[in-house]
Amino acid sequence: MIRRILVTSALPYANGSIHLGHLVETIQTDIWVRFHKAQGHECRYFCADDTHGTPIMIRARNEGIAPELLVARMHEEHLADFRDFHIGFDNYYTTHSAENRHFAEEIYLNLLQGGHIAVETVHQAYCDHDAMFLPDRFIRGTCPKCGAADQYGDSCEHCSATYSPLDLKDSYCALCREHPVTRSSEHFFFQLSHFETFLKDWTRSGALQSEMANKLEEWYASGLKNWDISRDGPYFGFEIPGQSNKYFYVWLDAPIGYMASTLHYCNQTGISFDEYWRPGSQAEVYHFIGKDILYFHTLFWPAMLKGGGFRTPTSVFVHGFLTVNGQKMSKSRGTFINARTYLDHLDPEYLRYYYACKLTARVEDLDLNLDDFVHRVNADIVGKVVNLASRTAGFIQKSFAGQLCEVYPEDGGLYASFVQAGNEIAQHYEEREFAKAMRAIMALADQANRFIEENAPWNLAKQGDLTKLHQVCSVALNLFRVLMTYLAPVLPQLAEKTRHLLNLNDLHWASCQQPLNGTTIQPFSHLMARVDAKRIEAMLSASRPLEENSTPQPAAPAPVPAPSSAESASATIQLDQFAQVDLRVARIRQAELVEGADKLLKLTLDVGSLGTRTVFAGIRAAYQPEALVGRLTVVVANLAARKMKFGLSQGMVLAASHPDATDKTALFLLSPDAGAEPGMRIQ
RNA sequence: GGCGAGGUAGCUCAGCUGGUUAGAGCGACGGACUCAUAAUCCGUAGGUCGUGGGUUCGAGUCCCACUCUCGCUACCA
Repeated sequence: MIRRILVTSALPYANGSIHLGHLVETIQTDIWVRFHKAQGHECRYFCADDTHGTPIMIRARNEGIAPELLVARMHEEHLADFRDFHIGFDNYYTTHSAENRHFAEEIYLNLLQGGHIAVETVHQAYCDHDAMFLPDRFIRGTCPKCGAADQYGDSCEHCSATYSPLDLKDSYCALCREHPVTRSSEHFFFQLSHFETFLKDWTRSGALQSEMANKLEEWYASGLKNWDISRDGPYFGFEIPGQSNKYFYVWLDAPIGYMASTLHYCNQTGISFDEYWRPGSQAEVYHFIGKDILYFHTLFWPAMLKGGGFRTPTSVFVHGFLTVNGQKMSKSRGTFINARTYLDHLDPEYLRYYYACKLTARVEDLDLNLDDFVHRVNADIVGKVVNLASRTAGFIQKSFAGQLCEVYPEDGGLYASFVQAGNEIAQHYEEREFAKAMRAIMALADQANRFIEENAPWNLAKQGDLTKLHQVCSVALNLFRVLMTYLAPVLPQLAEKTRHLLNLNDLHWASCQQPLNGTTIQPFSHLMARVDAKRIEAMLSASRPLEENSTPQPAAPAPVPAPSSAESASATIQLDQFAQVDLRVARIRQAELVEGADKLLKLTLDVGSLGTRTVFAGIRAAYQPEALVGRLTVVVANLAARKMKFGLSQGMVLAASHPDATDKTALFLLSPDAGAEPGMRIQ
């Protein structure tokens, strides 16, 4: 029976790049989807970017572009990253879409009509200067408990006290540094508690792993709280129908993106949306998520769907976090690795295989041990599996014009046992026990290699026993084909190369029930290169922040151009790329010589609303410190801070210089025309 | 502080409802082979299963205490 299956992985937030942590989930999901497709089921994989909310709005504002533009750019980036990891979405959409607005409104209006929306007055910090309510993260101030300065609005990193932003002492807006005022506003609350009975039933229906069901019991025990689903403008999101200047909170419309992505796909392909999402749907709906967003997907989301007039998910599959070399991903250790950085150095299938080797159905953290990674991938994929083809295809090519035996030879029941093992392996895939599936497949690969060893085709070739040689190599390649059929969900690229090598139409699961007889194969070419451990180090190095990468160089942040002999313009960039550079007018408050540095001056800059910055600039040869005090110049305000021997440099001032830099004193600091004020944006 | 997960060979992990000398893969070491991307095959070494108690004829496997690690959480979704 063909199953109709809809699968999602969590929507990545459009504020950041895809990293190896995201990929645990997308690779897990993708393997599961590819497996089901190979089984002949009607399985579709939908995802999207999560695009709304204050962080996106602020970032777009900082970059000086419309949020729509930012979101579109990130969409392209995310899509390219996933594509290059062979993530086979049927559709990758966006929550900033007409479809998503439609469903958000539909669900909201149904909830409203059902009496599940309450209005409450909320008191919140408001910034007059930025004309907006401030989320906790955008308020900073002094901790009311321990007095630590510069703490976030909700909790103190120093003494880990929690409090309301309104309790913060000397609070200020993280954007403009002005003191916020308290304002009240009406917010809309989703009455989650109305759905408690329904949710408890749903939890017990087998939709969740047992450990997650236990977690929910905790939440039920402490009582379900109503959920604030509205935000006051300005806010990047969808306006709430029938209200003015009120928007849906980003987490309201984020999971609805699963439906929007489905509809967008259905509209293009003529498939019925309702058969997936409306009540009475016979389809299976699965969400893969990380344990950090359990609450949204197992309480709010099913309740929203229920009250909004839709069906609820069949299951939510939760996975743990990624650690690298046993520790949390860390920027300074270079283990916070972006998808693109990985791709710049390594083959995505290495990671897909390694993750598959470590993934189980349980909610456990997955450790990417980089030494183990190298050994595992090289030993299993290259040494065992690919090697099967590599050591026998040559004989078939040389001695038999590339043709396999017309009649499948006697192999002692090996082929039959490989086909038989497929049932157990399929079971493991189905249950998301990928580690067990990989172990089972590699045990078969060991058997196949032993078969070759015992029959020593190289001896048969020497002895001129062509019949036996033909048989042994035909068996080996047939076994290889079965293994690659089983590995295809994990290694789609290698599977594709195998399909080409063996002249196959597909590598569907059932297609290897019968061995290949009389097939002509393509000349063998390398299927996969070994992992080069040096590339790992290069990747870690590229992931480390700049200041940890290089030895301290006094002139580092100074405007010294790279003296290239061939002077030519740099590569063309787009406006939005330029807009990423936050240039500001700054007034030099102090300028001092730096002890022990003969090229540097230490500048103290007033950057208006951005506060005071310390910048080390390599301009001592051209300027006396006292000549600089009081003058205006231009600073790159969002350049990553750089730790130097002499202190932290928090930006970079701009100056012109000759390309050949022969005359060290030929440095010319930029200045705005009269009338400019510190903090002004330059664009 | 609360909750959860976990501590099994150098590394990554299996060990179901307690039962023969505790397993696999990788790595190390020794050998074989040479078809193959220094791959493969055979063999060896190596663990008092975090610590201490207890239940039992018998515990890595159950109970208690302790300890270490990791994650989540602390009125927040």
